[in-house]
Amino acid sequence: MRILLVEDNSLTVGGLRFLLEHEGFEVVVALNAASAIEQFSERLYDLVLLDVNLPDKDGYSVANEIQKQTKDTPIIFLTARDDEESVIKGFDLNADDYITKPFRNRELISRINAVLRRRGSKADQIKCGELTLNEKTSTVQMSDKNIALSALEYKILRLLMLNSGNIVKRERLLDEIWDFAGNIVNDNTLTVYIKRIREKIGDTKIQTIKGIGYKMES
Amino acid sequence: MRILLVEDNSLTVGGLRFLLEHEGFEVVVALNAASAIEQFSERLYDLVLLDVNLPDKDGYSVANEIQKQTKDTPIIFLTARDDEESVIKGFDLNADDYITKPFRNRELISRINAVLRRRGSKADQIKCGELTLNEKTSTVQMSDKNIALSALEYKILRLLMLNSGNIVKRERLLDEIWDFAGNIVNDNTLTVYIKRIREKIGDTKIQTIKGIGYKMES
DNA sequence: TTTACTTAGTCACTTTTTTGTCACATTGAT
DNA sequence: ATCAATGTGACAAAAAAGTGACTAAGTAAA
Repeated sequence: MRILLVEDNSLTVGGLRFLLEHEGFEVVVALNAASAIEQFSERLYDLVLLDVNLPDKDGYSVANEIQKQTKDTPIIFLTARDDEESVIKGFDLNADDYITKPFRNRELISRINAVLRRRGSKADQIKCGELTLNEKTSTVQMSDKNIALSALEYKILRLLMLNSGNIVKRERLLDEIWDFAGNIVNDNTLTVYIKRIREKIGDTKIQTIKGIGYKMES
Repeated sequence: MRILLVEDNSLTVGGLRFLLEHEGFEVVVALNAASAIEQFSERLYDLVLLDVNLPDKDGYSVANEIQKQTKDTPIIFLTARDDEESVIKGFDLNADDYITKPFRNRELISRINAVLRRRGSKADQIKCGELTLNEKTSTVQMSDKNIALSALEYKILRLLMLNSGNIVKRERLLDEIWDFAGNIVNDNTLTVYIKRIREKIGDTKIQTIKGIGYKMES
């Protein structure tokens, strides 16, 4: 179980990391919002522990970015006690829970386990039919045979597979794959990439929803 | 939305009932464990607010009984502050959340809404008979089989389904689907689209009200 | 450094699907 | 029976997506 801990106070970080690792979680720390978003887009996490007060942006915008990428990862906010506004804002953002500091260790663990139990957590693999995407190694196999994909092709396929069964809008793909980094590309670029991916994994797997986007068979 | 409030302190009950009803919930109160279990088995609730300390049994056994009947109804525990043991026990029982007394009203409402949102994600589905429209994925299923609709066809069907049982005037459809974007189309265009939709979902579902508009069977 | 190879992005062109309109047929209220 | 409102099938224009080829930039090996 991998947890992304987003928190700038190094004292808190130390304590939490110890506690969580003691409970058997793998912990990755981000000390600010930018780093958090970067870490999150790089691998799959089972849960995000997110401090509301961060040096660069506030935790809510981080949650927003994260949820743009996937709504599958549960988020627990950490907030200072009595910051009622925070609480409400957090919940409106579809947080799974929040916990006020200072908190008791057992309570945190309890809440984490409760959230994980509710959500049913995810492994490092995403499967769609005969297709398997491996987060750890960033590889994709089709019926156990490795498929060679470029970095971008992988990102796109991952986003589609994360949302398999649902339509992913062209707009969203353009946003998350390219515009995310600030560069705007020709709309056709996406089309071309879809074609290239299809050439590698077979024509039938990615369905076109004209006027809207693409859908991966679940 | 109907809430079963299980709480023996009549002062708390009064306040909570007022607050919840003010938020638009229907509230049923049980003053003890026995009554709670009885109430619960008599009708369907959207959520149970369950005090841990009850005169006859403790809240956990009530939760147990309730979950024996169904696991579909979320439970939020109300507990006295600093009763850490309670917290842990509650979560181990698959509670959806717990809240320590005294709590702020807004926080309670927030938590309730969060739990309801988490559990009942059916909010973005519209059903009409065997027809299901899925807002999130912009898809429509007829008895679980996907129906391929163009973007415009989807928009029109959605508007009809949102108002199922009621007549939607031609004028309004023309307005909201086309004129909304500033382009005025031939009146017959709507007629043609209705025909196309009917071809896909079956003739009987959309009824014509001559001179006025169309109506979706509810 | 040069060379060979891969990747990213764009372009011009084709194919497919959607959209809107027309001419004509059918319907139903008065 | 009449006539306005709808229904229908066919058609053309427009939009969206697919395709193959090309350039530039990066990368790794020789």
